[in-house]
Amino acid sequence: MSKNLTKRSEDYSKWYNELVVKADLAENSAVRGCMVIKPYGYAIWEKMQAELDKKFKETGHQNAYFPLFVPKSLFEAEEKNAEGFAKECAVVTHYRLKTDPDDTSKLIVDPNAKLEEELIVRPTSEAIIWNTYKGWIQSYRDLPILVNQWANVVRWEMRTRLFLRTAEFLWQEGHTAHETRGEAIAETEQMNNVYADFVENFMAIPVIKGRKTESERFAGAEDTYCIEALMQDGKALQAGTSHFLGQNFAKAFDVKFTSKEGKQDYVWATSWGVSTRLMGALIMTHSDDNGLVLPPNLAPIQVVIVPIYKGEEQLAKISEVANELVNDLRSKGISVKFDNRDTHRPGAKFAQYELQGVPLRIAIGPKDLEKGTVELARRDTLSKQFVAKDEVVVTIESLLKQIQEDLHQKATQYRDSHITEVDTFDEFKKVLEDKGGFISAHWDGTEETEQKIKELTKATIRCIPFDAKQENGKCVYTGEPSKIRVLFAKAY
RNA sequence: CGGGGUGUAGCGUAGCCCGGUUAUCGCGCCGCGUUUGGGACGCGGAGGUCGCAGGUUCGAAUCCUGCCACCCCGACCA
Repeated sequence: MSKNLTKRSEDYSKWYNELVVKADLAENSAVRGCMVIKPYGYAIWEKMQAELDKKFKETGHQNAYFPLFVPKSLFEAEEKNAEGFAKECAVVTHYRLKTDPDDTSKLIVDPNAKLEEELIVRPTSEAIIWNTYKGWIQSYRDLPILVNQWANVVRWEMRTRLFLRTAEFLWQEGHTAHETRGEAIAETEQMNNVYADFVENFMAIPVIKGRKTESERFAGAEDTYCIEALMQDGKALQAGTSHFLGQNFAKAFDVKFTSKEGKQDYVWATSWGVSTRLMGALIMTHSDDNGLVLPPNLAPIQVVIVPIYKGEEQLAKISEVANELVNDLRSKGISVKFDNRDTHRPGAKFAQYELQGVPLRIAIGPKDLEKGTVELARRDTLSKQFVAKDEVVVTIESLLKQIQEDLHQKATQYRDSHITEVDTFDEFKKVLEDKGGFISAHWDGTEETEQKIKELTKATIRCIPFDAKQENGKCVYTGEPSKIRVLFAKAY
């Protein structure tokens, strides 16, 4: 792996693939565009799941599960949603194979086993879920429905990329039904905030909250809120979305309820989701050329202990100290691994745990036994210090918090220094080319201008930030009047 | 689907233009020994449908034809 690839976007994907594979998180599978998530990578995903799930429950949601297959007739019911996803659907047409009469070692699709109606492998579950909700909702007393599903979905993308855009990916999708428009909008906002809070505080990735323009909006939504992050190569990544669906799906699936006043009305809906793409964000935000850098909150192993020894006798003495430390740290809820493998030398272990992003590493050798110390190394700064044995646990507790904060701060600094205000189109192109990152510029609010800028520069409007500066200005492309700056960027 | 590129051991590769012994080298893997404070060293060893199918030839990794897969760029997308 060549040096400083993180700063060279043209090589970024190579670096990224190498890093991910080397870091033992995932590999491409034999299935086109799909990935095998390895145990270490999956452990990170499980930590993310657990924290998100906790937040969902705290906000009153429950988990449920719906079918993988969506009958085509249901899928096409909400027109815009169907149209938006039609080009990337895997479709089940048959339900049986049989032995090939020309070659008995082979199987062929049994032409007699053709399905009456094709089944779509869900690219998202609005259709199947709203068809189900129809049977659950009659009265305002049945509302709200606040349900989340942990699932896999399939989107047959033309081009795939590990973690960021795989053909199959894992995610959670919340689907809620409400009595009023206002309540649904409040839910949309709430969940966007839940995502922002999780990504910022748990993953240490700074995000910008905002809403999508019409052209970037979820197919079938009235409004899409999002959180946008910035990767180290200057490209933006949509990290999560929360959609206000209005009454679109209720109308498409005829989901009505009787209000307190005895009137019939369509229910109001939201949906929201984050996916394994967040793991891509994690890698591309914090990693360096030595491998992953994991925020302590997400690290499957927070502390690793590496013994340095000659002979079994010395190992035994070091193990005594190490095991005591393991117990002390575990009792504080810190996950720790004592790597006493005799098959690898210390240097190799150091390199391995750096690659895996383990936040803190303790080395204990004969010198430490003499002095009653250990060597403590930080993954994020690569700095080392000697710590007295009886201060180790306290030091580690505070360092883990410190690293979590520092990572967030470092990423925030990078992000903030890559938001550039621009007032002319020449400047726009120059900044995009030379510096990258977000460009804060005025836009006349039309889809044509947005489209034109995309054609000319490949940059899209990532979002209209909720905290965008309100000021009078002129569209960076057409010069038409504008009252607000929006954020442009090249995106993944 | 358009444009470009690549397929040789688990990974990375040389050889191909100009056909000719047993297909090169590094990493990794296995065994023995010495090692262990930043990716150890020595000796020995295992591992190959040269992407697939045809063709040309006395002889094909190498030349020809067809196909397949993957990567990068574009359109699409969380």
